[in-house]
Amino acid sequence: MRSSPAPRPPRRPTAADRLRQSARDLFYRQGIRAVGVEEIVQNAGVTKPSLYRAFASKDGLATAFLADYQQCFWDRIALVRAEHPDDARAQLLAYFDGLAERSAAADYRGCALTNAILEYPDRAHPVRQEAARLKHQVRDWLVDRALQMGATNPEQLADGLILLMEGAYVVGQAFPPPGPAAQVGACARLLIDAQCGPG
Amino acid sequence: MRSSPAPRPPRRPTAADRLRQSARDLFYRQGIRAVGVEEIVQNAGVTKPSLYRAFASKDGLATAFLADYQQCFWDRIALVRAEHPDDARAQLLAYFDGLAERSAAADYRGCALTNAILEYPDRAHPVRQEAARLKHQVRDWLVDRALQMGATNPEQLADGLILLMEGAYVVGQAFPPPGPAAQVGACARLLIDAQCGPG
DNA sequence: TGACGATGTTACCGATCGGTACGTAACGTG
DNA sequence: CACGTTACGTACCGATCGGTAACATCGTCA
Repeated sequence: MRSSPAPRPPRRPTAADRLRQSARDLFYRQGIRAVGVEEIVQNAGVTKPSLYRAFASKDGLATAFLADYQQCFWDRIALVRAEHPDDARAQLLAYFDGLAERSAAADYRGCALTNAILEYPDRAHPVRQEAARLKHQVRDWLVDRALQMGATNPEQLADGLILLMEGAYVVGQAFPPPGPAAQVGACARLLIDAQCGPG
Repeated sequence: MRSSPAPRPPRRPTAADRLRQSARDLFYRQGIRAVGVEEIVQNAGVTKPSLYRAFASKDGLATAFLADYQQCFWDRIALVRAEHPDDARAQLLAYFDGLAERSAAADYRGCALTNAILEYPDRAHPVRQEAARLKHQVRDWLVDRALQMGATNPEQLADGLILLMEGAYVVGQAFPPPGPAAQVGACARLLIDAQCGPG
């Protein structure tokens, strides 16, 4: 007899999945350039050829890492959206307040996309292009939120919020907590209220 | 007869100076990790032993580069200070408006200090420590300007301005101009006026 | 002239980088 | 059992990394 009716017995995750998880840990904490493929495969418990069977190159793994990472951002957005349905202002402020809290963590490393863009100044680099692509999606979402709030100039408001977001990502790493990043929520309120009136 | 009364005929700059200039060019444009010492010495027209006679290591040259770079920031500050003596608000806004303009350059690479901090996540790294030290001096200056303007909460205003500055540094690289960085002046006005009243 | 400090030249070090050729164990299917 | 497929490991590649040893050359000043 079979101990479980499930057709899939608990199997070891595939080498590709283990590598993605390992890349998540190492790339985020130390940066992409700073981590060698040897360290990645050891941390994943696999070997180098397995990496190059699942991904075209280290850059390929890095772009996959960026996509995985950004999914966490959208998961966070889905959360604040569920907490404040039909209230764009509350959604935004919940995100910014949460960002202020997270940026106070001792090992905070900001946004992996932002970090990757600074690590790869060459605009033609595939890792950089993927990061820029994902960042533009964030701006589109912010413009949409600004529209929902009836902003005087939605794009201008979105741009201001982007400055605060990116500033918090960077400053959270540069200054010991509580640093300037703690003010990101208060500043966001100011920008929003200036264009939409207080909620 | 002598063609010039100057006691110093035009001499070739020292190897150290040429190396600092070469580091300025290459480190700023491509990042510190991305540039090898071989490229630096070739670009400087000197040889590797000359580098290691003038600097203890690549990290030593990198910290010298950060100090050189930051001097340009203070030169800029001296300029806006001379243009608007005894007017802290005008000084700040002149800097932020200039930042918005500079960040629109096609090859804009933001602030070398910020970039270095993201390149070296290890807080104990000497390059990172130097960058953080210089960044704190900027915050001290902003707090002083906020005090001059009679801000309700000078540290809070300084932190808000830092978020905008750092955001512009990063976003200027991430988005093609005119990107969100173009709004940094308008946002700074908003933050300042919220604490000090319109000028 | 002779000593000196700064620089250039050449050759080299060990370590690490990203990437690959090649062999093998486990598996399902005829 | 024989077979093809899939997944994986051992061992290695050439290139580049930051850094150094040993010696030659130059201009300057006493």
